[in-house]
Amino acid sequence: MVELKQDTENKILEAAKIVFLQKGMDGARMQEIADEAGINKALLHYYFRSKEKLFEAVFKDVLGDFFPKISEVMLSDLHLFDKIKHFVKEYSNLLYGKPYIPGFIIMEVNRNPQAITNYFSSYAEKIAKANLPALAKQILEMSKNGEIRPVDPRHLIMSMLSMIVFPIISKPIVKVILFQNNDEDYNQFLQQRADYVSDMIINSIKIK
Amino acid sequence: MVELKQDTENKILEAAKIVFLQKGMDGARMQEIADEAGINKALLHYYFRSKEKLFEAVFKDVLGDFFPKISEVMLSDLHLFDKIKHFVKEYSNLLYGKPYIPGFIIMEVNRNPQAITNYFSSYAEKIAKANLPALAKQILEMSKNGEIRPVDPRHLIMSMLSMIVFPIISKPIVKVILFQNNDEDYNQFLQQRADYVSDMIINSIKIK
DNA sequence: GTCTATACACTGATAGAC
DNA sequence: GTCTATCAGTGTATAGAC
Repeated sequence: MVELKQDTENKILEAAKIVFLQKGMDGARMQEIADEAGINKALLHYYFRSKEKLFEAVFKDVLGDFFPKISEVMLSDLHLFDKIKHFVKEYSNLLYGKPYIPGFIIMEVNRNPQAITNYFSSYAEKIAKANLPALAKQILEMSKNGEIRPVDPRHLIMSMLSMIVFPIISKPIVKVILFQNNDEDYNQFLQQRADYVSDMIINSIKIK
Repeated sequence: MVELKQDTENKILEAAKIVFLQKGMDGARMQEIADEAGINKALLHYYFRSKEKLFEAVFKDVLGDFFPKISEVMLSDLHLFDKIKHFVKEYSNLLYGKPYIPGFIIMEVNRNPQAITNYFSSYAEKIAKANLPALAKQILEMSKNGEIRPVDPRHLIMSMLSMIVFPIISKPIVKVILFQNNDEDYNQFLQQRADYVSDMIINSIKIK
């Protein structure tokens, strides 16, 4: 094989992502990652010293795809209702395309809660000092104008995240309980859900 | 040790529960379970033939604590709003006491989605034939009376579950992102949340 | 950079004494 | 029923040839 270093490294990372996302850190096997990448086990250690390091690289990569989006929309100068609609729509679509990722993150963070603190301390600071106050201000003004009932911005964000993410990570369970394990029905349900969630959240704060 | 068979078996189950809940099937070690139970590794295999069998026993046990509650409240003859309040309150309290369980279930179901189908096929049938129609009927009547806007009962259930469960399983992440990793703030937030969720869901369907 | 071969540690499981 | 000792298998990691 006449591969450039960069290419092999990426090939490994992609393979590792596939295996780690499905099996998790503990369940994944270096052999399986090597097979998936079409290379040898020893090469994994040549590029990433250990399984732990390889996992770390994958984890950071995965996280980077998802969390910045949370604050992105929140900082825009859209009308609050449009912010909500936009965020729900964007995030839903993002997740429907990569449904295995939220469960993976939750699983791994639960396994090692310490790690998350390190990865996100700077990011959390940004949200605390920019996003939350901006959102709080917007909410306060609207409630003064009698357009909405006042609401804690953290509850608002938590509600949106909950209603978007939970149906994805709980799919195998809820699909059985509420949809007799019918995959098509469940996917259709998910597709309706983005609009339903936007309406629900807006309705809950709107003064009619 | 002069222990009765029953006692040792329960001691093992409790120890296994502790370890499996924290580490998951793949991360758990038989040695650690034995230590936790204060007995020897060989005894684990004497009582439960294999790690897989032991895990299965723990998993079924854990599931049994949580899912029957979902349909219980739904079948009562309470007013819809009271049903919602009651369910949210009960389920929240249940989860706050055992916060590690939802994440565990989701992790393991993701690892082996096939298993869940077997465990819950009969239960899912019951919900499909009794709970959902009953709830749908109640919603239909109230919307005819002009009390609420019509809503798909599955969306309603999904919303409640999402808003209750997600803040628990995502705690390590959200606590860092929105609460600067302050545990006390987060717990306080969770305690307010049950009332917030009830109000929000009711407000979203109520016609004022 | 990439491979084969292998070292080394760990883990689930069993055998056998008490 | 409970223990100690041990086996067999598997997994991460390294050595060394090309």
